[in-house]
Amino acid sequence: MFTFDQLAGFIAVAEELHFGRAAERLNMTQPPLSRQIQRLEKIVGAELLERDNRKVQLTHAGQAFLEEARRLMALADRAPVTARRIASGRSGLLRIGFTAASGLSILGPLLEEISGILPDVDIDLQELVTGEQISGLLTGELDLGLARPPFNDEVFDSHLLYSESMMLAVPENHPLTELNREVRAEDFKDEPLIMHSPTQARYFYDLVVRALPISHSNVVHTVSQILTMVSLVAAKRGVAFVPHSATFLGIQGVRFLPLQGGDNEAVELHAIWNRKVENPALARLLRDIEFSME
Amino acid sequence: MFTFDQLAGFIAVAEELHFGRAAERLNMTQPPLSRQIQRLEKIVGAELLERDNRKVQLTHAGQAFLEEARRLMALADRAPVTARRIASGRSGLLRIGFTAASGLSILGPLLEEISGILPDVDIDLQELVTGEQISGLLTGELDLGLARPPFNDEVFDSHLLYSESMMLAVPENHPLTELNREVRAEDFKDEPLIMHSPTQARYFYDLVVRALPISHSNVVHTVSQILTMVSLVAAKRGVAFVPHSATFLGIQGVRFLPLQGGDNEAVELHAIWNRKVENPALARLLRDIEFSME
DNA sequence: CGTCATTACGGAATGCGTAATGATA
DNA sequence: TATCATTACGCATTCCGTAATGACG
Repeated sequence: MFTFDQLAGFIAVAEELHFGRAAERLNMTQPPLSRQIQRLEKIVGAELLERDNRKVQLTHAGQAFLEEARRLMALADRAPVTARRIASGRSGLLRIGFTAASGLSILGPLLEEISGILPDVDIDLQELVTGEQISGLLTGELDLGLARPPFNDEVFDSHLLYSESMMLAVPENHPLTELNREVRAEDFKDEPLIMHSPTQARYFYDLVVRALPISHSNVVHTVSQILTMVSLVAAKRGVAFVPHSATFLGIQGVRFLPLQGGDNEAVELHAIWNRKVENPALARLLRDIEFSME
Repeated sequence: MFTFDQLAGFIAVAEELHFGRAAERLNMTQPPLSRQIQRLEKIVGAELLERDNRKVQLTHAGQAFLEEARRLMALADRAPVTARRIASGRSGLLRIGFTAASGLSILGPLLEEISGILPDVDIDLQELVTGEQISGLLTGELDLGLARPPFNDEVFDSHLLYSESMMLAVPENHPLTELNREVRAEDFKDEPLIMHSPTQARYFYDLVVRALPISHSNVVHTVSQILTMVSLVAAKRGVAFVPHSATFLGIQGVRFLPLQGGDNEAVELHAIWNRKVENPALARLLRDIEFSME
């Protein structure tokens, strides 16, 4: 295989069409340059330069090889730069998981802040429930998650992004909308309930069950996505407990009522990541970001 | 700058994720491979492999650099092949000039034969009068011409492609079309004549003047292109002497009549090229072609 | 103590620069 | 004879392989 020095030598001679000047440009003497070209031609297996003792000229093969040589040199020059950019986290790919609800509120401002810090980093977004994010972070398929507790603090580092209160979602024109005060447990004891899945949306399920006296006989649906919940409420299938950010969904026919004791901002959203940070882009992000979105 | 050996070493290690096996694959021992990678990393300016004494793993920068390294190796492998193909004339570019009349007859079959011999050669076609072809061949802007004599035999080599007879082009319904015999000089002594330019189409001009008694007072137009001539005949501006292949033009309103003594096939078309053949594709063509198109 | 990457060291090969040669106008 | 590419030769550097070292399970 030829060497980059040989390529550089050939390019210089091809451009100068003069061994002496080319050698000068390369800060060397003619003889080694002459030998470089000879070796290169032998390796390539074709005459690249036609040299009459008076003038130097590119052959057709030499013209074609010159293009390839320039491409090679350009690629070789750029490759380390790319690698260093990625190593420093200024380039690369950041894969972020987020829950449907966080997509409505925090995701936009967060992405804006990230792209300010890492302008050349490609960002891969996936809507995933917390459990899927956790396993993605463990296998390395994900770099950062926007998810809800609980998660293993030994494996994951995290930052609380915000807390919000739970609301009661009811159909428009439902009697409870006339209440004009916080909804109490006895107010919905006879209402059909749309509940969270205790497995798929364990966080919400536990939160609701812990905070409110739920009659399980009233549960008419068990779902895992907040969007599904609100849609079912709009279809008048029952009432549901949702985080405040569900109000951003903008679904028609649903009203959101405050819950008594619901203003304790119990619903948390965290940015979480594997403590063993492997992606330099994530390392740089964590170094520079202020988790200060309102 | 790094070397191709370093790149090959890095690719092998990145694929095997094991210095020992990679070294084996490269027919060398581990220590120099280890040093190659170290040097490469130093040159690149980023850690490419994370090596724990138990396992080897690519860093993100390493993954990106691996792609670049593969591209470089592939390009470097292909470049000499391309150069050799062009040197042997199996690839490259062949620039051919042709006269308008030859475009109607010989050009098609000739191109078919050429592309059979040089399937990977790009062919550049330009319609040019003989004089333009000659200068193109001299400056190297053209590799091969399809042109008419005379040309300098010391500079150009040539091959007679075919001879054809001259015809008299007359407008439809012209009295001469009733003749039903070869046209003689006295038949057109009073006809308006469309003649060739003595400078731009010297070959035809000389040929006609030498063979036929022309009354220059009858000349109403002097043009250089056969297509122009035939168009003027169709417009009933006069009669003209054209080579037989002009019948292929398919212009409406023109009849072609045989000339007395015109069947001596005096109009020649030659393939001509500079004796100093520089284009390998032309060299290969001349080696393999049978100039045997009917 | 076995595995596997890295450092230590001696020898061969590569490749530079200086000097000589050759070829051409 | 001047110019310019090429060959000749001596020396420094590079880079391999073998051997020794070091770290980790």
